Amino acid sequence: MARTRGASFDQQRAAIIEAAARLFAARSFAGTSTAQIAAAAGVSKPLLYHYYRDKEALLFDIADGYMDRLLALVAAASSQGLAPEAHFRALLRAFMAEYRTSQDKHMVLVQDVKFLSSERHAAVVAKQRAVVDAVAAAIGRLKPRFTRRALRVPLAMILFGMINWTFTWLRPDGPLAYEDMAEVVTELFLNGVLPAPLVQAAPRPRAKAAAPAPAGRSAERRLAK
Amino acid sequence: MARTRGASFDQQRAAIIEAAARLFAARSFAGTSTAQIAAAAGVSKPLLYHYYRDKEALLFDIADGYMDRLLALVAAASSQGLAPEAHFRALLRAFMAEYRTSQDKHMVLVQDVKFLSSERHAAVVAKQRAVVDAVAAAIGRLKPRFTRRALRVPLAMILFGMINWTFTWLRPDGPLAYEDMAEVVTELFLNGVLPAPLVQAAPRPRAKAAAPAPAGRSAERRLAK
DNA sequence: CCTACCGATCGGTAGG
DNA sequence: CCTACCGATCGGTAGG
Repeated sequence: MARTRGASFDQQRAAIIEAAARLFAARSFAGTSTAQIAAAAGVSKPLLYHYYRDKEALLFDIADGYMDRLLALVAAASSQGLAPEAHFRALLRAFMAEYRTSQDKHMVLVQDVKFLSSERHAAVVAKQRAVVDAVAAAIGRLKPRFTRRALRVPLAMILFGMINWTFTWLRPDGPLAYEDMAEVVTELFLNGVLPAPLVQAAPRPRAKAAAPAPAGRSAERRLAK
Repeated sequence: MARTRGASFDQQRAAIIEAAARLFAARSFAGTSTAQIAAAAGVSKPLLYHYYRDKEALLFDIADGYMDRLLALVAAASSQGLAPEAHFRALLRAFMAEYRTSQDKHMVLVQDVKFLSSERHAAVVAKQRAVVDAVAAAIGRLKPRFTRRALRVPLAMILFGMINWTFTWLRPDGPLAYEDMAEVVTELFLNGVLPAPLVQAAPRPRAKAAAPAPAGRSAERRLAK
């Protein structure tokens, strides 16, 4: 049969990207040499430069491609016509499922986008902002009062903090499953945000009574200012 | 008056560490040259090597010193004899107050500890674990059932996610104050964790009724397994 | 405490 | 005369 030049091309390209993501995640973009990437991918350095014009092109391909995956995931969740809370739950499940198999790319995105040229950096940041805005909008639908960006975006960033920080401690083969993390975070966030305005002392049955927060210190009011 | 050699020594050393933390945060440890650090600190490269034996010693001084600050902050909160919830609130206030002025060190700790030698890396990680354990213990006291590490530590990491992720988006001169972040996170976490076992459908008044989570999918049960 | 350097290794590309 | 690659080495710069 005919020589599958295309297949080999794609396979080598995939091997290079995978090796680069792994090495960038472990030693950072600046701490990884192109010779190390080529060796890890099983190709010569000139061949690596045949596929990518320079080291930065590798980084951009990793970061931009990963953002495309996250954007597709956000779009898929939105296209299902779910009710607000079901939509929110679906989003978190989708994110954690993606994170489980994308730890390297996740780390590269967090720590190495700063090495991109300003144009490429701006392109990746724009996609990040689109993902954040989509999640912020989903949060806004959970609770009608969360309509202002000043309130929704910080809550979205707090939510992303909970799940994105997993790259520092959660392991795919560890005792806590990624899908369980999605559920814990979902419940914590919904319980934390839905029942009462933030900070205002909600009536909660507790053994030790805490001093009710003064109304003037309402964080929600501060966020909305 | 006598030449204040000691003062100059400490000042130069502080200038070097500050410059190093700023550059490491911006371009990472591997992407920063010692010449850049020396220039930013206003000293010659040989003088920099008079204070620090190599580049890694700078990194260790930043990371280890910052962990000492966080440990001191945790110890100070514990020494006040506060009730569980007040103790928890005090901890978050103290962390966010520290983070507000330690953005560079915070980023260096997150992204560059991996460049430390294994001994120094282990020393920093041990201090990080001590901080996490202290916060996990404080969470355990909030709710007596959170007594097992399998439950407390993931919740502590979720909490650290919320506040540590701020280094990617929260700015000291931005519209949202760090002290307000502390309050929002405190309320979100307490509301999210205290009232009901995680995941089990709690009776909440909502417009749109969501499907109650099946009992078998209780995240708390999974965490505790 | 500076100028002047070193062994090595960097990212990227030459000839064939 | 293409493409897809290799072994070898380029000019500059890193940490020290």
